[in-house]
Amino acid sequence: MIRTRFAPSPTGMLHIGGVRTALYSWLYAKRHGGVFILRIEDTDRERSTDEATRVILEGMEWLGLHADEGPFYQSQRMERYREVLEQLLAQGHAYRCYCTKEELDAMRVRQLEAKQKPRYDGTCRHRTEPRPGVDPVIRFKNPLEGVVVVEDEIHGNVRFDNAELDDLIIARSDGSPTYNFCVVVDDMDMNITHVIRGDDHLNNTPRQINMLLALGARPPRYAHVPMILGADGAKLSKRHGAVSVLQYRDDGYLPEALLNYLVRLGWSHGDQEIFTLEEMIRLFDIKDVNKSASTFNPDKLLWLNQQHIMRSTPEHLVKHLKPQLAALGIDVDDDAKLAAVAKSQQERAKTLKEMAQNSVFFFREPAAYDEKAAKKHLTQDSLTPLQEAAERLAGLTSWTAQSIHETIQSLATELSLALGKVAQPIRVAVSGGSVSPPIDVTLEVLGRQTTLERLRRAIDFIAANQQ
RNA sequence: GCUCCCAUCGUCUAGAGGCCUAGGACACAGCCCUCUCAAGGCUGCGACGAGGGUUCGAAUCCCUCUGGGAGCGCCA
Repeated sequence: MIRTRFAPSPTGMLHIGGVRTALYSWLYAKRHGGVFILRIEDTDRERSTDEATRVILEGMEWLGLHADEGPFYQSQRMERYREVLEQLLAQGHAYRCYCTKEELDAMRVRQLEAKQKPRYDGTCRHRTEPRPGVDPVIRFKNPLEGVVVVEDEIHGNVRFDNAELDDLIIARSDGSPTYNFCVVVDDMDMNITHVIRGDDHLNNTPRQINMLLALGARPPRYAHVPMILGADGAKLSKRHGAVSVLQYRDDGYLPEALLNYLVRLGWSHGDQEIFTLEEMIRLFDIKDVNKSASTFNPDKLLWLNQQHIMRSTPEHLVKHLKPQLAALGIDVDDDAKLAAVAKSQQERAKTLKEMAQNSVFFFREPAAYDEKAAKKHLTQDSLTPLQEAAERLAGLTSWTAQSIHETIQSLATELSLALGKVAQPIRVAVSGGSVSPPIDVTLEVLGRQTTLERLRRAIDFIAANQQ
């Protein structure tokens, strides 16, 4: 049974880099009928925040990356870590180190100056007596010789010399366990079979393998996925506008579109660009993931969002459109009308937010006409077409896009006008601007009464402007 | 500095020795379609980092260099 996990730490906002790792882990588990686990790595009580935890939980929920087990919190497993710490100490795989921070800092400076890699020199390895006045940390006794081979699903075999590694701290002087140690204990206890994470962790892996081995556990399979870089080529962070994943929700992105974008960053299936969630699960394989880092491209995400909007059912769009309309102060319960609006707009909106903004006129009379649009289309010349249109539309027996279209079309023909000369004034009259779905569809969705009211108002507007 | 990773259009990628005058997508430009905006169609622009090998033949294999990234915390 395949068991994967996503283990974010709530010290920063969950951003797209994290989401992609989560997605890969989730897809891998789903693809193989395995289990996906969510684990919150909050051992750093200083920097962890409830807000960040909330974003992780809410983000995963919004994306639909549901965990089969968890969320587990490392902060609630302290007892277990202490137990394993004791075990390591008792077995001689770990020792107490009484070197002070000041001594360690000095050592680091010295090594850096000597152009060496900064690392702990093992001073306390053989210390038998405590040092008065110093609360010791606990270090893992890393093997001094030999090599560790990380058999990575993406990078292949990566070899590390134990001589390059030092004895890392696994418990702070206050007794609390550190990240690299907790990860090892958790992955072991939770029977994780595949660790899928960012390749910034590749360097930590040999130490983790050594600890696993010391604990008598069998290391999991590893897959270090390439990172997502900012436009400047550096690791994604706040200064790249690496915003919370929830920002994408608020900006009107469909979760499946974001997932689609992310899955294609570092992975591909021939020339296919658009994937449904089902296709991702069926086609994704960790072995097909690229080795090289990639750069986030907002334009392509936007395009994919539009593609997914176009392919969605109106009903699905309604679910995501409602909050966007609500943000504009429009609370509508008429799902049928909302669906009709979504359907009319889905081919011309890149985001749901944009769709909402462009759909306000369906629910609320425009406060004012767009100045340029009014100047161009609500003119003396359009008075007759508008009046005629109002009259004929008022007399229609059935209010459908087709009958409306025929009415406007024949009106234009009779007046020897291009269709645009009739349609545009009507568009401005009912929507307030020069952009909307096809005029027949727009009027149909708007309804006869509202249409006639707004035509009337536009006619009055032109008349008033004349004087 | 040391260790590790990576290297095809501006960006995401296809390519696993001959199918490559390197394909697709986003973006950009032009044209077509058209009641607006879109969508769609067509065309254009545009890349194998450099140098050595191996081979009849290399984007594909090997080496060196260069460039980029990551790690080297009592952060995760």
